[in-house]
Amino acid sequence: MSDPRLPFDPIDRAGDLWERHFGDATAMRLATSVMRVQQLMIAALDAALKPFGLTFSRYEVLVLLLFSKSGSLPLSKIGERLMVHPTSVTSAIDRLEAQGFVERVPDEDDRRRTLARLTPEGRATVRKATKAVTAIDFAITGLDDAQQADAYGLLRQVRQASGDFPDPAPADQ
Amino acid sequence: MSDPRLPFDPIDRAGDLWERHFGDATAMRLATSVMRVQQLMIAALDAALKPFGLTFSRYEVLVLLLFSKSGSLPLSKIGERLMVHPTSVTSAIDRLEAQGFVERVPDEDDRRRTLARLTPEGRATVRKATKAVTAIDFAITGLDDAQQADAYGLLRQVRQASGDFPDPAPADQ
DNA sequence: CGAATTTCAGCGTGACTGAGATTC
DNA sequence: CGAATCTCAGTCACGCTGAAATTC
Repeated sequence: MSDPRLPFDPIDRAGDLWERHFGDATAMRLATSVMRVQQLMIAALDAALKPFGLTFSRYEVLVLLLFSKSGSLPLSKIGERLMVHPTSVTSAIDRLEAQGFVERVPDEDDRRRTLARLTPEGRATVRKATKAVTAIDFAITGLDDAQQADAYGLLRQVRQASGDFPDPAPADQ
Repeated sequence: MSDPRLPFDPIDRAGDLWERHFGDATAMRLATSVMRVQQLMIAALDAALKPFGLTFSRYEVLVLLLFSKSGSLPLSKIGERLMVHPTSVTSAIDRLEAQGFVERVPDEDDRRRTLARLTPEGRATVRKATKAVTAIDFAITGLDDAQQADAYGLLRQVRQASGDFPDPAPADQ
């Protein structure tokens, strides 16, 4: 397969062709870039987390638990915060439990619920994994802090306009 | 499931917690936002393309073929341009062929190759699908044209620093 | 010969639907 | 009672590895 890269930027090229055939390509270029950058970031993050037996999704679960006071959260809360499907939480916790990073504990306050609780090994692993993730700066390269903040703000506007979160301005849909 | 959304922005919240526990969260906020926006965009695009039996990945293949002079390209070239794995191209073309949107044609010039060629039905479908995709502005909302161009430029810097394409030289062919 | 192209089998991951059991 | 929570079974898509066949 040697080097799959092209001698030009395929997104720029696709944008030019799009303009020639269909007209303005501004949104198309941005949309394609978001897809591509996500792909690059996930690959870099998953590679950095592989030595710990984690994917980025499962790493996010461990971080969320680490941030909670008791080191435990109901699965439903994990799903809300991470914005993932309930059955995906179940399977992520299945894997983390099989790895010994979390354990399931019945919730005494609401017995419909199950808590996922960080084990000592899970706590140690998420700390080490975090060092690996911060070492590659979350797979963000090529932007200084101000530019990163700019990009964050712009993407936040997209999320807000998509109804991803309420409040800060009266944004409904 | 009622409304799974929270009364606050989960990314802002995660960023605050990250800062409290680990320090600077600038890259973390941006990385998480890219993931989330990609997820929102893919959902909106796939929904817009569903009436045509297409996913966004397969739609991209059809657009690429539409842009080519003969309406046909070797699978390897499709993989290069779309930056996807060879086996993923095979399976995408499998599906598009089963739908009658493309057909496989032997390449007479290099018999290792197989060309994917747009059928008349594929050509008509990609044009209709493009109307649907542009109607939702590629799932980009909340940004004006200048902001979209800014965001594109910032993400392009990330791609460049990741080695996604060579040199900032003007595209040639 | 090495290299490129495509295909296939198989694995891992994740998103989802639909259903059921339990509990509030 | 309806609603919430979790789990399970099953489907689908997708990205990858490794291997094979063919052709350059």
